[in-house]
This record gives sequence, C-alpha cells and structure tokens, in this order.
Amino acid sequence: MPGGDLEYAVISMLWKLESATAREIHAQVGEPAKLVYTTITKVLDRLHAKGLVSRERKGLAFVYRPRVERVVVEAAQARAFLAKLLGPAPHSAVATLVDAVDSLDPELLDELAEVIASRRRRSKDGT
Amino acid sequence: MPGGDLEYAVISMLWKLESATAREIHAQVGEPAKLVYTTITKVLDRLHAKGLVSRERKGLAFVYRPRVERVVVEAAQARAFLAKLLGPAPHSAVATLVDAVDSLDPELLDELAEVIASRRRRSKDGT
DNA sequence: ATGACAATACGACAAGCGTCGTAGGCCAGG
DNA sequence: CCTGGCCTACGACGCTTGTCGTATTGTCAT
Repeated sequence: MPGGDLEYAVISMLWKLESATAREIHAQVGEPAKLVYTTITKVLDRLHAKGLVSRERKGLAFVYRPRVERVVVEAAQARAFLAKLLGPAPHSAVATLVDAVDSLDPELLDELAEVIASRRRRSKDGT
Repeated sequence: MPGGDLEYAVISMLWKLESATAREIHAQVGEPAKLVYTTITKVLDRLHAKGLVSRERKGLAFVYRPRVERVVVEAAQARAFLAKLLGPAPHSAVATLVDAVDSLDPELLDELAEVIASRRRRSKDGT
C-alpha cells in the first residue's frame, strides 16, 4: 500500500525506529537524499491519510508510529511482485530472483537456501 | 522501465508472442480485463515512445515486437524490488520472499532450492 | 469514385507520487 | 509585548499511468 519509493523509505524508517518525529525521519531519510523538510512531512501526511501510520501530538510536533506491521506490508508487496513476474513463466522468474539476490549480496544465498530447507521441512510435517 | 502493471502485462504478452498487433494484444490482455481497444494501443504507444518495443507497419496495422530482452527488464525489476526490501533488514526480507513463493506456488520452492544449489556450485568454481 | 471498416493518432481526465513554497500557529528569550 | 524559531497545514506543479473518446487516414470491395 505504500505505493512509491519515498513513502516506502519513510515507513521503513518508522519500522526501524518504532516511532519518530518528522524531523527525525527527515534527518535519516530526507537529508541524505537532499529533500526539503516539508517533503517528508507531506509524505507523512499522506501515509497518515492512508491510515498506514498513526500520530500523537507531543509538544509542538507529532510523533509518528507505524500502524501496519512491516511483515504484512512486505508480504503483500512480495506477493504482488512475484505474481507479476510469475505470470507468464514461473520458472525463469525463480532464476531471475536468485540472480538478483546473488548480485546484491551473495551471502544471502546461503541464508535463502536455509530458509527454504526449513520451510520444506515444516511443510512435510504439515505445519 | 515498464512502470505500471498494464504496461508490464502488455510487454509480457509481447515477450510471449514474439510479435503481435495491437488487436492481438487486446484480445489476450485487454479483452479479459474489459479494457477498450484504444487503451491497449495507448499503452503500446507509450511503450514505443520509451523505446521498449519496436513496430513495423504491416498493411493497416503495426506489428509490435519487444525491443528489450525480458531477462534484462526482469532482472532490473527484481534487483530494484530486492534492494527496496533489503534496505533495512536483509534477513527477514529473504524469509518474506520465500513465504511469498511458497504461498503462490509451493512447488516452486523445490525449483528455487535447485537453482540456488547450482548457483552456489558455480560460484565455488569461480564461474 | 465512394462508402463501410479497420487502425492509428491525438487529446483529455483522474489518480497517485515526489517535491516545494508559503502561510499561520505557538512557545521561549529579550 | 515582540521577535525569532520551529512545526504543521495546505495548496501547487509536473510527470507517469490507466482509461476513454473522437478525429483522421488508409484500404478494399462495389
């Protein structure tokens, strides 16, 4: 549901920090990207309008916190993306994925294999 | 580079068919989605403007064909998506991914494992 | 030639997002 | 009391995408 990249970056930071003010988010996300402060507040606004984050006044500022669990959002995104890829040719998609992981961080391949193994084991048990 | 879902669906169909007219694409993609013919041609237009597909006149109609290889585009998408996910917590991202695959098509897990294994083997060789 | 048809070209509109700029409210230090 | 900082609220703009509708043009059979 966080459609764009910036929105995603912002809510990601919130997941990481648990809660934060616009200023803090800006320091972490906006500043490095050379984005003006109000750009971040705007994004926060929209996220809030969509019900993805909650906010609570604290003195002058708002303290924001995520309102949706990260796992849920990421699972949804992953599924959507996968579905898009799988559409026509599931098999090559799998290879594409593995390549992507490999090229971004080869070490994750081991982890990936492990996760799959345990998932497979669990399936066999019926859990 | 094919930003949206419809654009992606259209170029996907082109990858599948090798080449096709707007009418054919519409029959495959547009019709089932209850989209009007010109919606498809518009998308094809934009795809063409972006240089993602080429077209060649054939009688009245244009015959379109993909101009970028599917692997290239998909690899780029996969990398972009992965990078987005990995950003904050690479590890849970891997799990998310596996979950997604599992939930969409459990059989692909085996395939995934296999691909990883061969990729690992190759890495070890240094290829 | 001409009229019916098919296909394209073009233009329009609404959303969603990124990105700013400006206006207005509020609190603390002179 | 007034001024300087912060902070939020809001509105604006441009670009991309989805989605149509209408206008134009080219082809073919009569």
